[in-house]
Amino acid sequence: TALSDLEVEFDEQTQGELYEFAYPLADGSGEVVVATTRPETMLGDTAVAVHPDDPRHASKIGKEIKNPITGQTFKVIADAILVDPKFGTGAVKVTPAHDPNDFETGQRHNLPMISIFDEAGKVTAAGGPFAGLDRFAARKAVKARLKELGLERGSKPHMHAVGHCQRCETVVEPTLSTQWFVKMEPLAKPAIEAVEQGKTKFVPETWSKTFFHWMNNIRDWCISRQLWWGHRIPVWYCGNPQCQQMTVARTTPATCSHCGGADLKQDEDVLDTWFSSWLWPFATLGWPNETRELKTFYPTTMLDTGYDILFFWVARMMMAGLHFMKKVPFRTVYLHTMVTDEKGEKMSKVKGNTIDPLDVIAKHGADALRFALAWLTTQASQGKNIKFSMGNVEDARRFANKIWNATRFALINLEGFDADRFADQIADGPDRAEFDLPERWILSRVQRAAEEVDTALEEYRIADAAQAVYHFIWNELCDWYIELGKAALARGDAADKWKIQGALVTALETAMRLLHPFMPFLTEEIWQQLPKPSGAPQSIMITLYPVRDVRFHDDASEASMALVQKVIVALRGIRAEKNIPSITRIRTLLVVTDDYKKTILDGYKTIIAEQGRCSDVRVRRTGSSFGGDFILDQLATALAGDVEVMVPLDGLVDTGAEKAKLEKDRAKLVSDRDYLSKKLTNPKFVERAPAEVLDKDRAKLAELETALARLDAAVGRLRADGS
RNA sequence: AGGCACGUAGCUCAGUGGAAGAGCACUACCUUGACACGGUAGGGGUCGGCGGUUCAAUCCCGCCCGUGCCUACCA
Repeated sequence: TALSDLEVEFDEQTQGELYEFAYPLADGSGEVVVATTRPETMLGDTAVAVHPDDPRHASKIGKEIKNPITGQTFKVIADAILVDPKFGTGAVKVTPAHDPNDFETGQRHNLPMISIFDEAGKVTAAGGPFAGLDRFAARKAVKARLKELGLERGSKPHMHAVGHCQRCETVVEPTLSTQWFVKMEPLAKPAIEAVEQGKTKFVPETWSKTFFHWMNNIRDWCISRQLWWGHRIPVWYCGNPQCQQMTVARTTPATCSHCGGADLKQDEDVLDTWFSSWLWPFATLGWPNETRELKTFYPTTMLDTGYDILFFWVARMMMAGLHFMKKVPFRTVYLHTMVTDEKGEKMSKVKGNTIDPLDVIAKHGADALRFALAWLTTQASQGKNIKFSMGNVEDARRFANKIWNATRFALINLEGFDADRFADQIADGPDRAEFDLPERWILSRVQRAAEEVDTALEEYRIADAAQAVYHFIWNELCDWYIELGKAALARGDAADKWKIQGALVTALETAMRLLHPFMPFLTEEIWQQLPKPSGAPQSIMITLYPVRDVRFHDDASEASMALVQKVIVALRGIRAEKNIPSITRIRTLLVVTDDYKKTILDGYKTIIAEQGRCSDVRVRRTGSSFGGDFILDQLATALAGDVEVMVPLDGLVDTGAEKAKLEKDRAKLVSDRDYLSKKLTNPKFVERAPAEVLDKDRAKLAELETALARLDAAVGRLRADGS
């Protein structure tokens, strides 16, 4: 069958042979040596071309050659377009019937075109003694014959690209034939303009360059195929020898539209499969009828596809849409990356590196597979792809498992929870006076998560959206809120229980809706089990996707919580470093630089004690005396920002080691401080940097100075015993 | 040959003109009533190389090296 250019692949640089042989000049004045990768085509040669300015061949131009095998005669011609004098021997054999370049040369010089291959790839009668041979057998036979004739002049290895059929990988043979083509330039123009005018946008935008490049150099599209099935070409030929005209019609015509004769025969060929595909955006909606569907859904908002069919399908749909519907078929084309195997190689049955999604689903679940792919789906820059690895699916399955367990915690702690009552209570946002810090914090954070996911999806950053939900659920809801809630529930204040339950359910329910597009099955299952106010939809699928609700934003609570978290992390750091067993309760002293921080830390010392496993938490202002309570050189110290976190170790402190650790921390602070202060004393920086950058750096410097003073105090205490 | 991209932690990849982030992997400790498919705390990067612009460059510009993809009829 004939193919379109797009269906011919040249991807493999194949090792070939550049074979040289001599054509003796008919007048016996010498010979001209030509080089070729396809010696068999010499059976159809109708010229030898040389460059007009090449002194080596100047005398041969116009001389006659008799084909030593077929007896055909032809001439040496001069052609500056075809011939590169620097390549090979500087003389090119010209086979107009079997090479696109030679075809054009043939047209320029009015050369005869001799087809030497038939449709089956066998040599025709024009091939003289080799008629009937397969094209590759003919190659060997021709070479053997040339050798016998003493005309072989050598050969060298030659890397070149050989065109193969995209589907069956057969070597494509250029031949002369009559085919139907679509003239593309008039169709390409409106599509180019549509993209230039922003009527259709590519995401990521960089693909428009690739699009323009192809569209501006578009070639006519060969649409006829000699295949056994497909849409038949709607052309009928008149059998009347006086007419012989073509009739083109939508339905089978009874008579020739030119002579009225009834002897019609439809073209045997079928259309390229993409010739129906390019009608897809409107043909599927009832076109050419003006259906309601067509009016409603054309043009559509977004096309989401892999970049490998940008030309085959996307560009052609745009051209067809603009031609038949006078409107672009879609506003946005989102091109995602291609999934390859772990090594980045395209999956193919031949290579045996394909992965069957059903196998992955059977092993890890559909949600895990989907989430893993979403996690990896970044915007498609050229030549990049998703290296698919089972490890990612396993990670996603672990995430799913984590969600199940978090839900289980929630469900076993929801006794007595009244969803309707809670919905009423937060109808206008959380009551700051009534809710405790962890509740205000998580209700604020869940809004931030919704905001982040929503923005990411709006901008087609799929991986960022997936990662934002993941981060919220795992690192905020599970790592912090559930731990805080657990402790609060254990405190057992029955009057406060509903707040914790409500915040937990709200955070989890919102997270499920955020996650639903990425893990549809799990989220539906969990959502069904969560208590909801009466009148809630029947399925998570028909709930509204979360959008941020500013009434829940609580910057003060987020800041307070951040401080509390920092202190807890510092405490845990000390525990880990000093190998303090988790069952051991520790006493803790926090030294702060201002009353604001003192108020916060005093207010939430219960939380700090619970999460840091402390028997006692005391908060002091700098400068106040605390020596009475602690042995100064037996304190392990860590900094939480500029808050000194101290844990008395009652005789267990290795003063030397503690000092070394503090000195190390100090060195880092000093280097940071020096860098900043140097920067801030640079007049050019102060002069030219924007005010907010200056403010930020000055604040940072002040913070560093305070922290450094705190650390110096800690080092000083260790020296108290004179060590 | 022309075009488009990419080179950031051991691996896979985000990211921004104001002294770098995630997941996995790695190290230490921990079976605490959601979860060991787990928890806590860590280690790890002169952001490919060389220049330039800038108060300031991983980010902007130029060149070089390396890699990928697309287009193209190279005898």
